[in-house]
Amino acid sequence: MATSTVENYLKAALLYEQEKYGIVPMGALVEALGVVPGTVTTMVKALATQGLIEHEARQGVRLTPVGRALALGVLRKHRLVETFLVQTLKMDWSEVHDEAEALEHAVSDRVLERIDEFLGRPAADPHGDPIPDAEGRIADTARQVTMEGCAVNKILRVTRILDQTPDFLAYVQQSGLKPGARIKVLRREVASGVVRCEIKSGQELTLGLPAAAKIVVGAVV
Amino acid sequence: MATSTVENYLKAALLYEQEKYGIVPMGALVEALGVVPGTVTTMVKALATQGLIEHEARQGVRLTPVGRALALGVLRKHRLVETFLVQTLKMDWSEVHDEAEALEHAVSDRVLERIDEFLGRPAADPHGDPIPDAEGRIADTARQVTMEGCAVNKILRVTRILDQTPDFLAYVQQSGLKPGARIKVLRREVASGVVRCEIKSGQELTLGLPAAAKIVVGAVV
DNA sequence: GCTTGCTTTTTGACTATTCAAAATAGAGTA
DNA sequence: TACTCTATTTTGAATAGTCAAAAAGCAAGC
Repeated sequence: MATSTVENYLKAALLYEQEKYGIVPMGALVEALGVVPGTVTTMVKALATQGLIEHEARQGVRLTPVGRALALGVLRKHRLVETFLVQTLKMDWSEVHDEAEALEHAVSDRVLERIDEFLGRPAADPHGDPIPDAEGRIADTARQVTMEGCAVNKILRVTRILDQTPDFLAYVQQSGLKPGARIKVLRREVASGVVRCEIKSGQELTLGLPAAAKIVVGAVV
Repeated sequence: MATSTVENYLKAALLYEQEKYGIVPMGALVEALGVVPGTVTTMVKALATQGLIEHEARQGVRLTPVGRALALGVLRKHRLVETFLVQTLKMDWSEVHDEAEALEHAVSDRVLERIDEFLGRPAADPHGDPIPDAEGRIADTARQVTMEGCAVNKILRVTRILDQTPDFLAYVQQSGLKPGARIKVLRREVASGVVRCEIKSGQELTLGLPAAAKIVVGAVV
């Protein structure tokens, strides 16, 4: 049975792989796990001998199929727990991340199955992040479009928030850009670096390009 | 922040104190925690220097007020989580103990408060064990009466099951003696060591004295 | 080709928790 | 009083995960 430390290393590697591609540099794990570099080297070696990752000296790591399956299981727990905390226990979506971080290592598969059923087998968590199914399959998010690059003058739906720091989530909430919201990008001003858009309610909103790049949109259902 | 090992030692001491009285012998902790005696001695010393327990050499331990408060918090988490798993997630009451054992160390006070509210601030868990309130107050169960010693020919209500091994719980469930059930003790045969009783449904049931001693009964509300 | 600077690795040490096995203290008994 | 039995403690060692700080590797620029 993997310890929660092991689970955290694998999850961090998976999230990095999903965002960038290819090998995960040691520094990425240092950052994600908040430990010193030497600790990551030590831990990575242990994980490699357990067959959970492959370690390319001085390069970084890659998940093995076994490691990836484990990481996907942890990610599934994390996202289902988050959904549960928001939907059922009515917690604020900006505070559930840390709670889920602790609970993901304590929830058994049996309890998880109950939660999944209770929630009606949701496909995404409150931030719009896709939830892997029980077999570890996860919706492909490789070419999702954000407000930074989407079509202009077309009504679209917010489907996902890529930055989950409490500050950004608070901004998203307060400006009405939560997943599900309908928006229309009016124009993009590259020179000044802003995106102008209209919210369903008719209000207009201006946001910077980096912020716009964190808001994924899709066709209205 | 107490580790989950620390929490387990404190909880074990508290449960022993509640059932017996006075000092908790080292052997009780050895048994409850499933470790070798030397481990308990080592750990107990560490706990004592942290001010969580007092250690009387070659005698055993006693919780300090700080240690007891911590233990009550863990017990509260355990019992609320159990209640939640049974009532909300519809899990079987015989399987929730181990799940709660893991979750009690991962649930934050914030999440616990939500669960408590969601459940309507229950006073007892599915086995009838009293749930400490947020300040650590717990219903006094010192002179609860069991089917082994209760009045005869009087309709009473099962309020608590003291033995929570899966086997016993399965028996209780199948014979209709779950908390809430109405029963009447018809007679006690000390010589043969059995208790004869009647279940609400009219059926009669015979059980041995040790089993009867594990079923707490009280006045019908 | 050599220096700079960043990333990664090594080394040595520390904490928390555990076990195995030997030593010891006390309580009760002969 | 001496003896025995059991509970507890001591000792030495192991594992998982961590840090600090020094060493090493490597890419980029001069």
